[in-house]
Amino acid sequence: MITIHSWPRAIMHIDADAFFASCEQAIHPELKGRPVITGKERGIVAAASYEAKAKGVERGMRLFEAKKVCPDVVLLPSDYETYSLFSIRMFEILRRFSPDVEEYSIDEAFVDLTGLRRSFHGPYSDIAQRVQETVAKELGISASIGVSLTKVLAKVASKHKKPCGLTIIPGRDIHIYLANLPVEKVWGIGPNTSAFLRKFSITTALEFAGSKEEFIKAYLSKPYQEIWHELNGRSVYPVTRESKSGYKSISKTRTFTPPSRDETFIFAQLSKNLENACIKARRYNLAASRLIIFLRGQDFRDTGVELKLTRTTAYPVEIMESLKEGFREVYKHDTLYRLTGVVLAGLQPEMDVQYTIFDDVPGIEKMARVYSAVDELSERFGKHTVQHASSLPAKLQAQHEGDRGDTPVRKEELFRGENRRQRLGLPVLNAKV
DNA sequence: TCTGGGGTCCTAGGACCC
DNA sequence: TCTGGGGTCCTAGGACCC
Repeated sequence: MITIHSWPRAIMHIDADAFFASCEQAIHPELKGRPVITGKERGIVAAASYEAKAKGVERGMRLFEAKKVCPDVVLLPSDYETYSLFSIRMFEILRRFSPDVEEYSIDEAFVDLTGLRRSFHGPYSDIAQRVQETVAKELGISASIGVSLTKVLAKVASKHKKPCGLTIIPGRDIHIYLANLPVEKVWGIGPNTSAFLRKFSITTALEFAGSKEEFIKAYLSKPYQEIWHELNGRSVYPVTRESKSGYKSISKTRTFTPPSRDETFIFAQLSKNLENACIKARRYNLAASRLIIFLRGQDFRDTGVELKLTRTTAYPVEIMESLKEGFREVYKHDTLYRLTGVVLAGLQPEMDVQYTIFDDVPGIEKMARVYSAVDELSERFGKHTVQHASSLPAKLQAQHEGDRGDTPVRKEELFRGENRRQRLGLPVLNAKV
């Protein structure tokens, strides 16, 4: 069932430019004008400043390649905690203009501006410009903004000109912006769907938007029908203020090179994934009722299993047996693997978890005390200060490779008044990497 | 895009229930 | 006992996003 808003809306999409790199430049003014990239901790470019992009650095590039095309690049580890604070500041600014702010990701938001022209004494473009100026002045970063009738069109608009773009797409001009836009660039249409559409000679966003409703309904599922409406200026996606509370799932994966078929090593990776996922779950006071385990072969194909946990929990010891069981099911001796992954799903607030008559309540409470001590030690002395013996082979391997150090502590004059605990307690949005 | 890591939502099909 | 129709819940897998 698709519901279309009955009256026209004005929706703004704001997208910070090269967000991580811009934050670094804002904090370290000496980096302004220089090519900066983040992602040092993972060996690939997570974000590149426009100076770096100008020299050919792209997102996802390996670091050695980035250095090759841009020898004077400044290479930094990603500091999510700090980027999160910039993000929160940006959302606060947006809320001064309208309460209808949807925090879409760490560096993007939608704002419903419908009806605000009067109170701002000017057209939507003026409002957008003021937002842009305020963000630049208070945060020292630039952002690109698009305004149009729907979220999908606002996305098209904000991407139209970057960096520091400001694009308004009124209803009568929609076709101009869609005519030369490849259909796979539309938000929500990926490689698979565009390949399918190509069979029907649909290659541009305009050709897709101009398709007959019967065609769309006959061949495509709900999300694409919605996108089709949105591209035609009929708003179906509301701007939702509710901040997504917590997570629906928490996953941890790790790629290792070279690939391995060593059973002990691979299980150790998985065990470490599980511990990391549980740490994050506990930090958000969540507990999982389902566990998904998957291994990725050299051919990039995943095999996995999903298991129901005997008790809803965020304590690795309680999950270890399931992990072993699942691993036995998935692991094949003759296969080379390049990645392991664990997903905690069926999450619910820890306080809602009910004990059953089979549970060893005193035992669980004891375990809770042990883990809260572990978590505290980890916070003070670093991750994996205390860990499962089964994860040890993974740790030894990491040390052997020359483990990546913790991110250095930064002075954060910008954020005086907030202590570490408060900051850690803040919601961290999905990071764009 | 020869490929890192962390998420969400939708759909089809089976199990199970009146 | 082979025989309707309808609802709900769950799971596997696909597709897409930042």
